[in-house]
Amino acid sequence: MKNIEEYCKTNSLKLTPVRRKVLELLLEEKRGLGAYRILDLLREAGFKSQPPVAYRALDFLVENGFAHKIGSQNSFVACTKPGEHHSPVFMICKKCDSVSEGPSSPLLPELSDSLRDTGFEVEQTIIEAEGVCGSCASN
Amino acid sequence: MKNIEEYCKTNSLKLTPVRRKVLELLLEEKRGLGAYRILDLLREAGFKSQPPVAYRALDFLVENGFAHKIGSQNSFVACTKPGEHHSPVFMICKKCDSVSEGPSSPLLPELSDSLRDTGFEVEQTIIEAEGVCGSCASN
DNA sequence: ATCTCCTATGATATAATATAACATTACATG
DNA sequence: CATGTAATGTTATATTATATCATAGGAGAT
Repeated sequence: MKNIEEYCKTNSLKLTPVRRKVLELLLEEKRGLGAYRILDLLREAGFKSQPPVAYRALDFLVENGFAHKIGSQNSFVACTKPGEHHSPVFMICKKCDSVSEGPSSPLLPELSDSLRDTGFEVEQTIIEAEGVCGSCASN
Repeated sequence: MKNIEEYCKTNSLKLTPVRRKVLELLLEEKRGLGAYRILDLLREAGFKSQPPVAYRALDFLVENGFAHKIGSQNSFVACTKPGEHHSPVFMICKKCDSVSEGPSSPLLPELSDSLRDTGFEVEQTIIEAEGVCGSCASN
């Protein structure tokens, strides 16, 4: 969080109260959070927010690399590498729904190369791996 | 399409008229189609369908590997390798919205291995690569 | 053949996700 | 303090998806 404040200051991004709160909510939760769940939590925290508020905050966080959207479940997670535009790899546990961001694969450049051979110029990739997390596997 | 009929016969899957039509619609379109677009097209084709019809047909197609869902755009595309459960790689053009399924990467096993080192057992991966397709790049 | 069961479809309603559009506020900068 | 831009407030509505219950249709058993 400190890092993020720094980063915002450096890049003159405004980490307003709602944005900050949404990010905190995402950081506290290891599953992905849906926009309306976030909205509820904002309200519990005293914000009198309507849907666009949540979506705007999420847009800000995603655009600036503080969060990611998980397409397969329409949910959002905090980013473990804030401020760097990167190509994330998500591990989504189908037992407990936890979403964790894996080590951004060193194989991605090769993947981009092989797709380029088909004529497609890759700008960003998102990998969603579905499976069972360590904690669930051992229980 | 012939392949698919064969495959259904062999595996006693019922390629009913709606399911068949939805698959044909997906095959004809190189962009992803949303469920409600599909619904419109079904209606144009004379089906008197309600939303659940489209979703059921899509569920059938996805479950049996005849189609994929593109999480990042809530849309559906026909599968180029029907009947095989595999880990697709999609190339999504941000200019023309075309979605094509790339060569399922030979790097995937290595990715799974590296994730397994973190304790996560991968069952399936979906890669969505965003960029510019060959045809748009040359125009 | 007809009964039975299972699968698929029909139909209505509603839930969940997301954005359009316009009004208001806040705040940095000249 | 005037002014412009970015952020938030607010209402309405669009888009995507599913729950639920009713009806039909076809494969296999008797």
